[in-house]
Amino acid sequence: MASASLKSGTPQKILDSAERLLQVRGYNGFSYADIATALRVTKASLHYHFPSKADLGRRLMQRYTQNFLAALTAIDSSGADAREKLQRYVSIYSDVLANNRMCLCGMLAAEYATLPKPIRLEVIRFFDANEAWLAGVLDEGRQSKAVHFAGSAIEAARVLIAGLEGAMMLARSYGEAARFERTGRRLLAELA
Amino acid sequence: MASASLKSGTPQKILDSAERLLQVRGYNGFSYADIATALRVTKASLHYHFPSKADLGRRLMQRYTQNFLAALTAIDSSGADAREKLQRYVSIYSDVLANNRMCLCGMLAAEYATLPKPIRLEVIRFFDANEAWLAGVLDEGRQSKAVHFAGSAIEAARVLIAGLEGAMMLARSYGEAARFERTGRRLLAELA
DNA sequence: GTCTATAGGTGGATAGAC
DNA sequence: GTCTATCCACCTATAGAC
Repeated sequence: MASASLKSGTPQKILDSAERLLQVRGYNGFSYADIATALRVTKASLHYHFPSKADLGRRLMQRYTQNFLAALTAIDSSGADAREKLQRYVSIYSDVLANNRMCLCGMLAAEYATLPKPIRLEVIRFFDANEAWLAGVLDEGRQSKAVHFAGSAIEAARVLIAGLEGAMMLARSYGEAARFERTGRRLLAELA
Repeated sequence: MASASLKSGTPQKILDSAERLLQVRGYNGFSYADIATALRVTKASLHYHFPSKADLGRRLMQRYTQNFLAALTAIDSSGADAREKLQRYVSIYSDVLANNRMCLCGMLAAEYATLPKPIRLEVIRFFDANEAWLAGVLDEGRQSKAVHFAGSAIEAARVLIAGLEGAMMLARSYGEAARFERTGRRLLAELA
């Protein structure tokens, strides 16, 4: 999944910079000044494109979810079987972590209590979409006997998402991406 | 596990208030002013007991880890078998979430990139201790055939911790503690 | 669309009276 | 040990020139 947009107008560059800062430092850990410094423009210029920080955050989330869902659609179109789809899903997380970033939504979930309501809604929308997509893949895999799990697919999907988000946070704190890889493999192995 | 201290001098009250704020809003989401308002004292008074925010955070983490390890020791002394110990371990997380709080260290892990180094070290110390304790219980359970898992105990412990931390973050965002309970049960079931 | 300048508020932190 | 008063840096955000 490419986080950065193909087009690279000023709003896109601002979103790219804000996205990186947010994934590394969190919503309450970066400021317009940080973006301004990175892009060598003034804060006032940023406010022209994104009037408020809440607006910036909301549009950031919208783009992130859009890109994420596009990556999931690409997996669907690949003709991979259910197990391969799950592996590619985990790889999306790996790629984010490889850039020393947290999942944008995992970060925002931690800071949830301090977020403006529009951003909160986008975070929930992201996780709902992830659960639904994963549940579909899991059901498909169960039917083809490629995947095995007890109970409902949506519950199994939630365990996987929770495990991946948690493993990402921990691996990043330890500075050991390999921790995430090992946990990701185990989570997939439990579905074999 | 009781987060609040039995003694309740001023430093303890400050730590109690800061702990709650940090678990709900994160390290970058609360200020000395928030604590001062809650305790109806001035900010200057807080600085007398905890000169800097970094110092406050570090001592908060030290107390949290101490209380957490005491809770683990209590489980060890209870004569419970390995499976019961694991269930009680999950219950510690449930109790924290029941107060609408995140695990203090899960929160700090998300904000890791912005933390003063002394606090970072305490966060790692917490997770190391948790992994070690869990790995011990898992090995004990495997020997008594009460618990089953592939690979090393430390790896299985990491999957469990990641799953619990992630499930906590998500359940709190959705405002549905039941999400955590269901994921917790599934994570334990995978060790049956 | 980007700039300078600035408003109005809050952040962590300190000096010194009581 | 707690207070008043204050410092200075930084925050989000806006007005108005170019």
